[in-house]
Amino acid sequence: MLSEAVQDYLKAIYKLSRAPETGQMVSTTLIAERMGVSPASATNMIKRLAEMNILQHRPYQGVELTPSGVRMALEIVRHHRLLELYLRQALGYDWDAVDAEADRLEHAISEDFEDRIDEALGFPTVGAHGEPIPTKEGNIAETDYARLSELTTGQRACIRQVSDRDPALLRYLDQHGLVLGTEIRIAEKAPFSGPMRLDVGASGEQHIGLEVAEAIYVDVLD
Amino acid sequence: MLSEAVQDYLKAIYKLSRAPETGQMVSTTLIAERMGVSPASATNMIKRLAEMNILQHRPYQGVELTPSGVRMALEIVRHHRLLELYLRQALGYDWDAVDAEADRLEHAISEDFEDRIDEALGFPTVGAHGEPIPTKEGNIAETDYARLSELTTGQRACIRQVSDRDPALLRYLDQHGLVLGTEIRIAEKAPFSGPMRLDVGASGEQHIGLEVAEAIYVDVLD
DNA sequence: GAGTGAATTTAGCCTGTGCTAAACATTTAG
DNA sequence: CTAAATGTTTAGCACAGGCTAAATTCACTC
Ligand SMILES: [Mn+2]
Ligand SMILES: [Mn+2]
Ligand SMILES: [Mn+2]
Ligand SMILES: [Mn+2]
Repeated sequence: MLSEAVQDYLKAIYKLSRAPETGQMVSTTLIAERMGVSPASATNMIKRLAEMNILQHRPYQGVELTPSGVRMALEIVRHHRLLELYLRQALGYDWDAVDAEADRLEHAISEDFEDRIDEALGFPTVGAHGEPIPTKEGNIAETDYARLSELTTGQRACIRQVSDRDPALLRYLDQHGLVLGTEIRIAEKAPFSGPMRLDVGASGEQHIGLEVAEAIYVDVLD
Repeated sequence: MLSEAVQDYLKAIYKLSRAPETGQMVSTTLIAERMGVSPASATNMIKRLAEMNILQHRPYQGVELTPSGVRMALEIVRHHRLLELYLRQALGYDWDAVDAEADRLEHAISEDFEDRIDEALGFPTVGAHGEPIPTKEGNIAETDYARLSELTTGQRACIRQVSDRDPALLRYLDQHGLVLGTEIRIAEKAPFSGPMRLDVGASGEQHIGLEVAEAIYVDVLD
């Protein structure tokens, strides 16, 4: 069994390696930052993960998960996303509270528990914030969403996924009607990385900053 | 936050201190045995727990939880018993499978989670194996059940609680209709710690050994 | 009351996971 | 093309929680 610390590193490295900003090599600093740990501690763990064949380490260059590392990461991600959805649907958690709880539970549940909540949820393919849920076999749907921040005035879009990194941001989105499935139209996009004015389905007109717009992933409509 | 290891020691010591066999002082060996750990390791942990004022350690004599230690133990016990019941009622776990799962989850859930499953279960007072569930305030109902093994021929009784220590035993009880709430009559009790013959409500006549009879707690009926 | 066997503690070790400070590589700028 | 800045690793340490082997204490018997 992988320790809790190993599992959390693994998940963090997986997510970083999938982020569009970073190349396929993930840097020590980035991992350390994300884990809230000193760079030296990250290096230390990286060497142990490399020893376990969970990733390949090119010193001073970065880190890349091995195929088996990816598989292990997807198992943890599956736990996390199923749990988030279960907390929301079965226990009435708010959008912004599920991540913290799932971050602890993901290490404690059995495969049996995983299967039972999967069934209770009707075998969902998408999590509480719109992320694809990896299958038990280790496959994950590739998504091709645009960031809301990339759209221009007049375009219409449907919200498909939001970043789950910051609970305060999730609360903000909720209050402004920017939830999964909502259709929006860019009423105006200020230049020089300025704010956006949106027509949001039921909630009317909303002004949001760039950082918010970057955390929202959409399907562009026609 | 207490570490997982500390929480598990605490729970084990609490349960041992409440078992009728042991006096109020719990011995190092007993703790080591229950935790599956060497006596030296138990001593080591005991000294740390004493340092934290969770218990009082009289070297070579044993250990007794402080009032605040008892309170902490009851919190973990509450988590465990609510979880067991939730796994059973909400997710369809079998009687004999809930303990292992709850033993890991009990350390991972938040107070919020605790409150939500408590509510989902309708604020139960008794767990999946009949154990009283401590309240959030740290009170626990005193029970005064007889062991089935103590009864004599002709007595009638109602099963109120069973030991959750051994999954195989729980499966055995289930198969023989010896579940919570079942009424039974002692048809015959063989002398010299021999087996018992029982009339069990729906399941007819059953023969059980002493070890089984000691794991069943009952209310004697008039 | 001394001796013996069992229970307990102590001593010394190991692994996992964190830290800081210092050394070392790489990248960037002049 | 060298030098500073930045990123990364190494060295050395700490703490939690395990272990075994050796020492100690207790309880009991003779
Ligand atoms: Mn999440
Ligand atoms: Mn986690
Ligand atoms: Mn239990
Ligand atoms: Mn436990």
